[in-house]
Parts: sequence; C-alpha cells; structure tokens
Amino acid sequence: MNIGDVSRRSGLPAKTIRYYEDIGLVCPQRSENGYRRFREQDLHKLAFLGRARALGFSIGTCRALMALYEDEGRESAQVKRIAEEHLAQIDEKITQLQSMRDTLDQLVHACAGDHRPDCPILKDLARNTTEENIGEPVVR
Amino acid sequence: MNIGDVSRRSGLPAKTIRYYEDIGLVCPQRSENGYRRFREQDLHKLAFLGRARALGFSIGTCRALMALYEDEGRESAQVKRIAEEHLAQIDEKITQLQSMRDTLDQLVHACAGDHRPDCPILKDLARNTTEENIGEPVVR
DNA sequence: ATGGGGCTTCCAGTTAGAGGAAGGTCAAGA
DNA sequence: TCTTGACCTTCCTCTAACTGGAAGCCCCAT
Repeated sequence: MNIGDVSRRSGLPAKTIRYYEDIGLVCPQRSENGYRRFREQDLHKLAFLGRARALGFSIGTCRALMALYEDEGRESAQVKRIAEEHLAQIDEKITQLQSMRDTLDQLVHACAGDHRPDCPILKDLARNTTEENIGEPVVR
Repeated sequence: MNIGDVSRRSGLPAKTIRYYEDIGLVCPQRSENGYRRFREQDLHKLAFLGRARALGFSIGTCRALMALYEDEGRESAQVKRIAEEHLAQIDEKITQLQSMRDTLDQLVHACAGDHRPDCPILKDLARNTTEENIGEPVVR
C-alpha cells in the first residue's frame, strides 16, 4: 500500500501519516522508488491512532496507549487510569466552556443588536476598571 | 505605571502584555530609561482584552471588539453578531467534547481496571477498520 | 513525449503566549 | 560608595499537531 491507500482506508490525511512517521509512531518500509510501503499492520496502527486522537488523547498519550496495546503483559488498570485522567480533563474543559457559554449567552440576550451604539457586551468587557470616563480620552 | 504595575492590576502576565504590544494591541509610551510607561487608558484596554480573552475570543476577534468599543458610530448589532458567532463555536466545541466524554465514559465503565490485560478500551481503539459504523464505539 | 496524478523532501506558518539568557536600571541598606 | 535584589529590556527558542506550498521525481496512459 502506498500512502494514498492508507490515507483513504484510515481516514487520516497523508500529511498526518508522514508526520506520524516523523515522530516515530509508525515505521513503514520503503519501496525501491523511495515510496513508503505500508503493511496491514501499519494501517491497523494508524487506524488505532486515528480513533485515539478522535477521542481527544494527546499524541503522547496515544503513544502510551499503543505501547500498552502491544504489551501482552499490561494490566487493564493502567489503561483505565489513563482514560480516567483524560476523562477528567475533558470534564474540566467542558465546565470551563459551559461557564463561558453562560456568560456569553446572558450578554448576547442583553444586547439589543440594533443600529444604536449602546451595547451591554462591550459595557461588560469594559467594566470594573479604575477608569471612570469610559469613552472619553484621557489626556495628561 | 511600569509593566509590573499593570500586570498586577490587569491580572495579565508581563509577558502577555509585551506580546500584546508586539502585535499592536496596546501602545504604551516609553520612559527615559526605556521602560514601558502605561497610562490608565492602557490599563483599561488591557483589562478589556483580558476579559474578552477569558470569554474565549481569539486575539483577532478581540481586536475587532476593541475597534468597535472605540468606534462611537458602531451599531450594537455588529457586536452582537460577533458574540453570537463565538457562542455558536463554543456550543459546537461543547457538543464535540460531550460526545467524546460520553464515549470515553462508556469505555471506562466497561473496563475492569484490574491486573488482567483484557481491556475494552484498547479493544475499541483497535476495532477493525473494515467494520461498519466506523467512528462509533463498540461498547453499548 | 506529454500530461496528470501520486509520491518525495524541505520550509514556513498556525495560537497565544511561556521560558530563559544576557544585560541595563533603580532604590535601599551596610 | 558599593552592593544587592527587584525590576526592566531585547532576543531567541519552544510549545501541539498538524497544514500548505514549492520544487522535483515516478508511473501510467495516451
């Protein structure tokens, strides 16, 4: 298989596959003409990586997961711990985004969105400074 | 005010403030000794930027918001449109993360997490590419 | 022999700064 | 006066995980 084939079959862009080779995630062989030659096992690995990345695991963590996958003597507890950690990070991120979302949503609802310049969104962003004269240039 | 003062008062790291000057978001004056000299209006601007960034607006969008803030002839509709767009992006991201989270959560619950190598998480990541439902978790 | 894909490598750019080195400045204390 | 430590300066490199593009082979069909 050439890179185009694995790209199609794994769903990963060729660029990404080359990158993964660069950082040592896959080691395809080479044909006489210098083209990368992928075996089924390489494709399998790439698909694994693609799915792990789709779940949001970092490249570093994907590397660890791959290593565990290939380690017959692994304990599922090791994998589970990694997944739980990642899950916690995702939860944290969701919480952050949700908080942003709520604030933003309130502001959007408070804004008339008409032709007038008066805007609660800008007012909120500009709130709470030591400056009183908002909008007036400060010359000193 | 020196950079340390604005840093404390705006909550932004000095590094960030220098970066914001680099990309033209603020233009502090300079003292004789070469130190940046910030006016209240610079601090105000930085605080504005800090809050906009905290709401997840990109630097580019912050620039646009600042411009609108300083434009007396703006229409609140312009601001609202920007905020709504951003809100939609956040919602999309939350949805993505939530989907990841759900899959991951299922997998974590399906994994015994003991000393045995058998692991549904790895099994899911390694499921055959030729299977139907690519992208769907195997666990149910 | 020519044209069009497909493949190669290498370089640069992306976000929004963080980290650190080398060195100038300032105020206080010995 | 000298020194110390905090504060400031610029400049350079690094981050994650790719993506885009340029220049140039390789292969097959016409």
